[in-house]
This record gives sequence, C-alpha cells and structure tokens, in this order.
Amino acid sequence: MIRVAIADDKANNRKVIADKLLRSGLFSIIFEAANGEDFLAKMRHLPEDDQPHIVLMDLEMPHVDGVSAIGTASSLYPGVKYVVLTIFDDDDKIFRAIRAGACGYLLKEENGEVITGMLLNLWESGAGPISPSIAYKILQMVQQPAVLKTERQQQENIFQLSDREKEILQLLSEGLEYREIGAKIFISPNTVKKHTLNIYQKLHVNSKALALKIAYTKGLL
Amino acid sequence: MIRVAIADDKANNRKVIADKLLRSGLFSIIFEAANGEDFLAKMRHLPEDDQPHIVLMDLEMPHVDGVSAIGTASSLYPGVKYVVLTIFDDDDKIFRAIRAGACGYLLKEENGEVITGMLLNLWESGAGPISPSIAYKILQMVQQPAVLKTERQQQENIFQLSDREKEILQLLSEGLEYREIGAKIFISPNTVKKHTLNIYQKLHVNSKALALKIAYTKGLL
DNA sequence: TATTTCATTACCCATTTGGATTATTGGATA
DNA sequence: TATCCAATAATCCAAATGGGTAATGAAATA
Repeated sequence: MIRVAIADDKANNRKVIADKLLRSGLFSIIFEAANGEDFLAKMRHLPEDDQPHIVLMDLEMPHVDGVSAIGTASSLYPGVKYVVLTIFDDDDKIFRAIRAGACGYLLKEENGEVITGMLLNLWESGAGPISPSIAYKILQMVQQPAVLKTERQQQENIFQLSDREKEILQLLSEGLEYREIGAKIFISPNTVKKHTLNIYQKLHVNSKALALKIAYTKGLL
Repeated sequence: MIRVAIADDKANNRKVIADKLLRSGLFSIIFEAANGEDFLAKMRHLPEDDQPHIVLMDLEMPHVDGVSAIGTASSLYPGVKYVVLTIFDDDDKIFRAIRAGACGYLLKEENGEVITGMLLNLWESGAGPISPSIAYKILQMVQQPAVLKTERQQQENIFQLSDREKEILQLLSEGLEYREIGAKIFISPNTVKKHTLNIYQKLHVNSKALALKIAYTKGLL
C-alpha cells in the first residue's frame, strides 16, 4: 500500500484526487493539508515510520505555497517523493518547483488512470512522473540557445539597406554563391555581386565574414 | 500529410518505424538515410518546399552520428523538427542531442501508437515528444545544476572542435583572412587554411558563410 | 610500445571573391 | 523637365578561397 499525502487549498480538489487514487486500491491517503504550513506541521507531528511515500502538492496555496513547502520538506524528509499536481504550466513555476526538490510535475487535466499509472511507476522504478507538455518545457530549459533568443525586436534599418539588399544579405547568409543567388531570384550573378559590394559599403566592411558578423550581432538575420 | 524523414543505420529499423507511421495514414516517408552524412546530403539536394516536417534520427550511426547531424541540420534547416529515436537513455547522449537542437527524444521501446500519437501532437501543438523516463532524466539535469554545468563545459562542443580550431573559427568570424590569422598567431597561412577546411568537415559545410551561420546559431561565438 | 590524434607546413588546381569602373533602365523627386 | 537613385548588367584584374593530397613531429592514449 503506497502512502500518499495531499496538499491543496480546495477541499473539493483534495477529494477528487483522493477518489482517483483510492479507486485503484493501491494507495492510502494518510493525510490531507490545506496549505503549505498545515502540510509541514502535519509532517512534523508524524512518526517517522508513518511518513508518506509520495506527496501530491498544489502550488498556489495561502500561507505557505507549494514551492516553499517542497523546498523545506525535501530537506527535512529527503526520503519522500514530492510531486507537483497543479493547473499551472508556466516556465517559472515549473523551474522553481523542480529546483525546490520536486521529483515530478503533473497537470490536473491528466485523467485518473494516467496519474495513478505514473505514480505507480514512480513507486516501482523511481522515475518521477511528468506530464508531456511539462516535459517539453523542461527540455527547452536545458536547450540553452532557446533561452538566449529572447525576442530580439526587429532592429530598425540602421544601415539603410534596400529591400533587395536585405534579400541578398539573407541569401548570402545561407552560404549561396553569387551564381546560385542569381539563379534563385532570376538576375545576373554580376548584379548579385554588385549588390553585395554595395552592402559592404553600407556596412563599412569588405568581406562576407564581417558583413555576416554585423548581420548576426545586429539582429539583421 | 506529415512529411517524415528517417535516419537509422539498420535498414530493418527504418522499415519497422516506417511501417508504424504509414499504418496511421497520416505520415508520408519522404526519404530514409543510413547515416548522418547520407542524411545531410539528401537534405542538401532536397528542394526547399519538399523538406520534411519531422526527422526521426537514431544516434549511433557510422560516418556522422546523430548528434552531429542534428547540430548541423538544425542550423541550416531551422524549420524542421528533429526527434531522436533511439535505444540509448544515458544522460550524456540525451544532453548532447538536446543541446544539438533536438526537440524531442523517444525510446524505440515505445509502442507504435505512442510514437504516432506523440508525433501527431508535435505536429498539432508544437510540443516535442519525450519518453517519460527521458523526461525524468532531463528533470534531474535541471535539478542538479552542478552536473549540468560540468557536463556543459565538457560537452558544450557538440562538434568536437579542437582548441586550435575554435581559435581559428573565432578569428575567421572577425573577418580575418588566412594570411592575417597566420600573422596573428604565428603560424603559416597554409596551416590556417588546413584548420579551416578541417572545421568545415566537422561542421559538415563547405564555406565560411555556412560555418559562421552554424557558429552563431549554436552559440559557438 | 604502438597507435592515434593534433598541429604544422607545402603544393596543385579551379573557382570565387573583392575592387574599380562603366552603362542602361525606370521610378520618384525637386 | 531635369535630376537622383535603385536595380540591373558587364568587363578586367588581382587576390582569396575550397578541395585534394602528402608529409612531419609532438603529444596523448591504448
């Protein structure tokens, strides 16, 4: 029998979750808490042998929120698995909860069988349960370049490049040669070259490498 | 119809995956590749409008492995979704593949419906598909920034550039010519050129413009 | 110790590029 | 109308680039 504790400020939410778990017959709800403070108090007064195996924690709660409660509890009771069960899926909450010590993050919208299945898997294999859409967001956190691409706004045309020149610059950045660009936009390679040299003059450089450096660092590409 | 490309060195694996996808009637396999080099070559010769929407990539392949192929392709063809489909689930491979630009990571042990379902979800919502056990490992990476940091320092370099090559790449991005770089670091311009061509091989490109594109978009500069 | 990798240099060749100049067209402007 | 400018195109030339091959020594690794 897997011992579970539930922390959620809405009594009805606690009831719904408890029902889902009890239906499988594999879980026992050893206590419920209405907020983080309440949860920590009940953990304190619990004999060590009666500690829950798994804690399902909502995030937005009065007095002490879920992140804070997980942070404290995961230090004091490191043998317990803390799983966030909430409706929030914004990056900041996910990140904070995980850093606080959550081993899983489930959205309330998941259906009952998915939740019980994942908790069972946590019990058996130790792998924390994560809702797919949350998993993707966590992946993006690891994917550092994505973090860097903080919407750099469309830089105004400080170099006064004409539309055609911007087009050529774009194609040059793709590694195309004059001949290839000409074929692509149906003009002579000589003209492409002329445009390119004009771009160099406007950017005050004299090579592709430098033009591309400016283009990348100034957000033209 | 969702266009899919498959890269796997085992013909039988490709066939199994293709069968799974074709059975749903929602995917069309536009090409298969036996290794990373083969994959990149086929992408190069593909008209822009025929590019795959999704690429399923095995990691362990001869000639050019999956990480390297994803690294290059995700810079050159940023509109394509790259999904790792492999049997490996060790932290290092996961980390490297994600840093290279993979938007999802599926284990081959997943059954056909799960895979098609997750790819469909990728297509509809943009959320990258991640096998649950992989998701848990990624979560642990976020949870232990120390591990992440050390691995990042070692594996930052998904293209395995040597120190000298990184130095040359940096100087190339400054717009210096072989001759100038040679003078700056006291080696022959011939050597600079040799390093440059070696860099091209590692990045799987054949021009300064493309090498710089990858360098900028992958944060090497 | 044997083998592999890295950094180094050289040479050949065909292609591409940068630089400078000249010229025509069509649209916008003064 | 006369003028300016962007886009187009061509030519000549010198320099730089990309691609391939070969070779050496030093350092790290198996």
